[in-house]
Amino acid sequence: MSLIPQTVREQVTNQIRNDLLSGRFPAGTMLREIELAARFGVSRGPVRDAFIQLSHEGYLAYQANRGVMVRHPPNPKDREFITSVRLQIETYVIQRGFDTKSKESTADVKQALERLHEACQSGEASQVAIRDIEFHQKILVACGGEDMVPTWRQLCSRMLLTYTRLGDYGQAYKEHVAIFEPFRDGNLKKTLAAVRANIK
Amino acid sequence: MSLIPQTVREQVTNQIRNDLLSGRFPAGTMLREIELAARFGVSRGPVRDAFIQLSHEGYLAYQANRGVMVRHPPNPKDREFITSVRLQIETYVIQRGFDTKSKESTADVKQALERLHEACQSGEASQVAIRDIEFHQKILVACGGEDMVPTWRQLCSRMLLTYTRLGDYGQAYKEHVAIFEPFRDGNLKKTLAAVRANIK
DNA sequence: GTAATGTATGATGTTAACAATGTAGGGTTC
DNA sequence: GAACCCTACATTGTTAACATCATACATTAC
Repeated sequence: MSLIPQTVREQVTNQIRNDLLSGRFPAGTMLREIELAARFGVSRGPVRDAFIQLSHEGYLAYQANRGVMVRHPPNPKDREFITSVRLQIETYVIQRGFDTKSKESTADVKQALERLHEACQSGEASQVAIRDIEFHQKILVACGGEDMVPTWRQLCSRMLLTYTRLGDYGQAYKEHVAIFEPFRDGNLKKTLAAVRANIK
Repeated sequence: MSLIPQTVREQVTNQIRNDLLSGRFPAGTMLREIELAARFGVSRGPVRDAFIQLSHEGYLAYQANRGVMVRHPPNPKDREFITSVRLQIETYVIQRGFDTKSKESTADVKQALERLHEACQSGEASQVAIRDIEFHQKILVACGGEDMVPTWRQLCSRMLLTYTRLGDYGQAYKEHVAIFEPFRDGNLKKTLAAVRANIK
């Protein structure tokens, strides 16, 4: 029903990613191509592609001829470091492209914010996590930082394996509104401050 | 003939990566699955897998139903930023795991250094680039930083698209010797200083 | 009894045929 | 003549069959 039809590969990738974020596959689980192909009603090809992709996104670890394993979340010290790098990337990209962003891209960010709102109201942790990242990604793209997205996403992905702002979705949403408003109004300083407050 | 046989996918991926670093495929080139499959004498499957992988490594950009394009190297300002992030990751990982590294892993690093030496003597820029990265990766792994390697590699990959220490291979090799010696001898401070001097 | 080896099994790796998609060119309509 | 549509072709997306690899278990030699 989507107006922008996705390839089977993309759908499978998104579904598995969602399952990973939902905790359906605990860390250490071995994922079987056949099993997932059967579940989605597709052949092993797209599932295989998804495994390669998700391995590079940081969710899965590939072992030749042995399959993929769900990676363990980083330890607290690594978490802290990864977070600091992520924040640096966002700060850099926003600073660099803040003045060149277009109206359409601002609309994209607004849409992402609305989706995050819906997710927060639904209370599904995996959806909140996905929409949270989507919002930040839209901002990066709006600031011309597409090139940095894959690297940035990899860092986020690893963190998301332990996404647990449980019950605090109202606060999460507010923090993103606090990013969007100065972003829309062209206030770089406040935008960055709000991003810093959100990523911690 | 290799003792550690690689899968076709790995071989294809390595070959294409090497070609990219050699400048065989200039930025903006569209890569065709059929063409490369024919060249390597394999089917499109592994080539396809390689495309997905190399897209995530930062070399190629995927467009659904349209194929992959060789990405353009980053502009000078982005280069500088990417380099600083790369340096931070290496510094963090080395600091964190310097004392826990094993003798075997030190031997691995030494072997990587020797390979870099050979590459420098051969004068092939793409080989030097590959061995250069391999050396640094071995150090990261030796310090228990496997988890950070994919992210770190992505950053390096983008830089490598403009690897041009042309003619200065002797200096490049020396810089790595300067990293290895204090690394082997357990001098953290000097190791980090040498890394900083090398990554710039 | 233990260790090495052979074998069965279930997984991933690879292939080639088929389906779906996007692009470019020419033709038609206004 | 310009815009639109339609068709043909080239390319990617998907599938299912086949090949290869790794593991576990039984068997055998010692």
